[in-house]
Amino acid sequence: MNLKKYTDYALRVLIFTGMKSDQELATIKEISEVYTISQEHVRKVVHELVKMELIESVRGRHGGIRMAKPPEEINVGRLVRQLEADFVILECFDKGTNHCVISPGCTLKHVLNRALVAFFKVLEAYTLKDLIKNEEELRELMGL
Amino acid sequence: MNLKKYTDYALRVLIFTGMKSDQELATIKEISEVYTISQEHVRKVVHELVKMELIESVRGRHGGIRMAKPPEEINVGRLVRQLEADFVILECFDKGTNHCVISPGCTLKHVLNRALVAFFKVLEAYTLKDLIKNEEELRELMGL
DNA sequence: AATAAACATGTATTTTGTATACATGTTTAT
DNA sequence: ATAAACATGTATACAAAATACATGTTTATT
Ligand code: SF4
Ligand code: SF4
Repeated sequence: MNLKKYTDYALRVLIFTGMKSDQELATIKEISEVYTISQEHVRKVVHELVKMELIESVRGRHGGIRMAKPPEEINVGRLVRQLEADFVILECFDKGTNHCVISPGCTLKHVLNRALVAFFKVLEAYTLKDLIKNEEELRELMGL
Repeated sequence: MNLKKYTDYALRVLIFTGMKSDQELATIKEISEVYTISQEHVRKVVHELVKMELIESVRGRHGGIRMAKPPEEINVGRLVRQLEADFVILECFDKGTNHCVISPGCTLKHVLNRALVAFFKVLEAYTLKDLIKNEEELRELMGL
């Protein structure tokens, strides 16, 4: 049980971009350098985030990316849920492929579901804004 | 983000074995047939559970497995935690391999940790006993 | 003593998903 | 025209999980 690096990278991109002042653009190059992630990966993640309409991209020279909405409107829980799309967790969570005979009477599956709800309930209590409250500290760690 | 089939299989084995009356033995064959899981897989899981001292095995003809402790003493949360051992979740959760520069000031990692705690808190409220409360229903579903 | 039914254990293969890399295209300021 | 940026599709590598195979040991039964 663990999250995809991808999910983390997406959050990192948002943390970086969210810290930029209003119309200032962040670039993939910058981001890849700060976190020492290859540009390829950042590119992919950025692409995804643009499609999700969380960030906007400006092409061409002096282009870059910026937030498509204010950080306080980006919910961490919802974001993680989308990025980790396939919450099958167990066979029976997907009716299509489920073959478990006891499924109709299984308490375990309800228990796991409740646990999952609790997991996201915590995440949903935070927005991107909460993750960049200590801007100066982060900026320093990033060497900016 | 999803659990290993292995983890589920282990729970299934325990659900089945926990339903047997006191000194009655369950066999790998039986279990593999009820759930339509290959004997190989069940064998492996059983082996693991014996090592974890949750079930005992009796070798030789007329052998089988039985609970090593009463169902109400087997905590679902602790069990899942053990079975899913590697809770790295993200790079920074493992100090050894962590390279994320913002780690010392990152709020996200705390948020995720809190979410994980909430997840297990729910699971820890249940024991194997809770999973087999509806014995008759389960027995029927299993075709016993 | 032989046999069969059960668990024990190590190893090998297949499959899947993730992570990573490569190549090429498009846009736009200079 | 060029260079700096994003866009996008594809391919490769790697690791973990799922699955399968093979062989060994124990013990009740006959
Ligand atoms: S045992 Fe319960 S949780 Fe597991 S697959 Fe079957 S129905 Fe789902
Ligand atoms: S961004 Fe935060 S959560 Fe992600 S790896 Fe870095 S420290 Fe951990």
